[in-house]
Amino acid sequence: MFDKIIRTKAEILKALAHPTRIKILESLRVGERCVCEIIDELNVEQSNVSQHLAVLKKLDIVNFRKDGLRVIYEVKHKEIFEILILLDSLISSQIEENVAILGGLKQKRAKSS
Amino acid sequence: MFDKIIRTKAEILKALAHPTRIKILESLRVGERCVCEIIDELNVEQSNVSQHLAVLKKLDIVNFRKDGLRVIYEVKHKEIFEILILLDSLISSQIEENVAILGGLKQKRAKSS
DNA sequence: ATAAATTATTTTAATATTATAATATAAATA
DNA sequence: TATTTATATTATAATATTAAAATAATTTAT
Repeated sequence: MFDKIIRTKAEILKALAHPTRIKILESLRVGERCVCEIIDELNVEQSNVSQHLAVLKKLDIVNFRKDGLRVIYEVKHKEIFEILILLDSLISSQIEENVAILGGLKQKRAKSS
Repeated sequence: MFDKIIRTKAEILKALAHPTRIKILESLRVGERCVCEIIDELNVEQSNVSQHLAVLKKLDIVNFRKDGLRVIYEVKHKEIFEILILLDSLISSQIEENVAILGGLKQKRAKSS
């Protein structure tokens, strides 16, 4: 039941799941950007940026419009940014946990010495 | 800068980006579950469920504890569920947009006939 | 029309992911 | 101890993703 939706979720997540594509999206957090700006900002090959933008386009994550030679992209839905923010929060929690575990270990060693 | 964090984000997203793993996580939304329950619920091969759980374990997305023969899993951080909810909301928006576009097309055809 | 600038597409080789099948491990029980 | 039950691991073949290179397409300017 709702298998189609689950598959779509997986596809969207897969589209997000690449360092370069995450960098592109974070670069679009402040608003529209042309491909040339993204290329400059990320220091990635033009054709590679284009390929990654194609992945984001295919999943309807970004919009684009042409302005002369330039092509200007933007993120279509705020949820994308919210997901990236949640990931920050998740990673912070994970790091905090590891710090706590490490603290516990140190205490144990101190006691048993 | 912060390249390590971006790569970690990508890895977590990749771990989420599979239909079976999404189903596992949604099955864990109500709380802990043993592997056997997950297998029953999802109708997926045991070894395959185990492999997918290993992916989630590796990225610190789930916790597990043993109880006799059973192994009981749970999702570690609420952010995971929040991400899945945001995906629902995103997909709803996408569908609504397509409906609107379709409506516009229909109106155009009606006028020009 | 030609050239230059910007972006997109295609091809390819390397690498990663996947499901399935077979095997292994570990705990409970007979 | 042998068997059964629940879960994990490993091997493998099929498929997908990736970056890089080459090429194409489109718009502007000369």
